[in-house]
Amino acid sequence: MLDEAARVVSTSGLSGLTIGLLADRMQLSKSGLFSHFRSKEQLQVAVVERAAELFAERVVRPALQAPRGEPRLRELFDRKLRWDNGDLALPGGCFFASVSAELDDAPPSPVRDRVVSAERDYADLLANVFRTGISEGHFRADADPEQYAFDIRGVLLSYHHASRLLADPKAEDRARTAFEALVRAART
Amino acid sequence: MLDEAARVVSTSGLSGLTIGLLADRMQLSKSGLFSHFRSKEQLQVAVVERAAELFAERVVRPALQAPRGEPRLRELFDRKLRWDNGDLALPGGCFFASVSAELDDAPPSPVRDRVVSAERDYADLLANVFRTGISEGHFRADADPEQYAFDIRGVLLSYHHASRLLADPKAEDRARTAFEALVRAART
DNA sequence: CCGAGAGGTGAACGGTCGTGCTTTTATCTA
DNA sequence: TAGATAAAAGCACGACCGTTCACCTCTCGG
Repeated sequence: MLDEAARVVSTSGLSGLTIGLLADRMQLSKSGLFSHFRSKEQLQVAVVERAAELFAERVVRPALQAPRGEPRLRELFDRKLRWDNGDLALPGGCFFASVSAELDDAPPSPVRDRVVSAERDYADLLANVFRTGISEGHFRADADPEQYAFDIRGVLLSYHHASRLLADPKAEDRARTAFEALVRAART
Repeated sequence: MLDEAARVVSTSGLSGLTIGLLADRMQLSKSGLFSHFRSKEQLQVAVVERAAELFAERVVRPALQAPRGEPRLRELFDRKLRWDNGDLALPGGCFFASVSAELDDAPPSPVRDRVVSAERDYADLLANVFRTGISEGHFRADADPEQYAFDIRGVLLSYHHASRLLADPKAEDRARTAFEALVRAART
C-alpha cells in the first residue's frame, strides 16, 4: 500500500497523492484508507519513509557489497542511475528528485524534515565511500569528499533532468562520461 | 501581475498557483482575475512565458554583453547563480527548477511544452557559448559542447538543491569550485 | 456462545478548486 | 452629455479535498 503511494508520488508529486486516489487504487473506501493513517501528514511521512527503505534496499545495501573504494562508488553510481530511470525505478523516476523540488521552499514540517535527512544521509554516504577510496589509495589524498559528493549529485540531477524532462536519448551516456571524468580527476 | 504569479510558482510550484490565491494578492475578485485569462491553463502558459522573459532579461541578455568565449561563459554562470539564489532571484529560487521537476513525468501539454523548450534553449545557449570558446582558442578543440552543457547544468542543479533544500552554507563555494574544475579541464 | 476489538463502509461536513453567468462600475468617444 | 465598451464584482455550480462519525462485519479469546 505504501509502495503504491510511493509510485503515485514519484509521478505526480506529494500534492498528487490524494486520499481518494490512493483509496481507489487500493480498492478501499476513502474512510477505510484514512483510518490506517490518522491524517494526511502521517500518510506523507509514512510514504517518505517507505521510499527511503526502498532506496536502501535497491541501491545502498547492494552497493555496499562491492569492494571498498572505487568499485563501491561505481556500483553506487550505477545503481542510482537504474533507480532514476531503469529496472530499479519507480514509474516517475527518482522519488526524492520529485519531492525535493516540491519541498525546497516549504516551511519546516515533519515531511520536509524526513526528506532533508534522507538527502543528507545520501550525501554523507557518497562522501564516506569516496573517503574510503582515498584511504584505499584509489583517489588523491588531497581530494575533498564533500565536494565530490556535490559533484556527483550534480551529475545525477542533470541525468534525471535530461532523461525525464527533455527525453534526451544520450542522457545516460552523458552521465557516465561525466562520472568517468570525475573519477579520473580524483585519481592519484 | 504575471510577475506576482511567477513569484508564487517559484515557491509553491505550478500546482500552488491558484486563481483564488492570485486574485487575493492582486486585490481582485476571483472572477475578475479569471476573465484576463480564459482558463487556468492559459494562465500557466502565460506565467511560464513571463518567467522565460525574466530569465532572458536578467541573465541571458546581460551575459551576452561580455566578450565571447570564456568571459561570456563565466558571466552566464555567475548570473545564473544569482538567479537561483541571489539578487536576481524570485523568492523561491529558480522558477524552472521548481516547474521542471513538477512536470517531468506529466503527459505532454502546452505548459509542459513551453517549459521543455525553455530548458532546451538554455542548454543550447550554454553549448553555443562554449563552442565559441573553442573557436576563440579558450577551450580544447576536441571538447564536447553538449557534454559541457550537461555538466554545467548538473553543477547548477546541485547548487539549487544544496542551497535551497539542504540550506548548505557552502553551496555557493562548492558550485564555484565545480565550475572552475570544469573550465580548467576544458582549457587548451 | 458471547462479547470485544479491529478494520471496512457510506454518508455527511466545511472548504477550496476551476469555471460559468449576470450585474455593476469605470473609461472613453461621439 | 449620452452612450458604447471594457473591466471588475458577485454569486452559484459541480467536483474533489481532508476529516468525522455512526454503523456494519468479521475474527478470535474466554
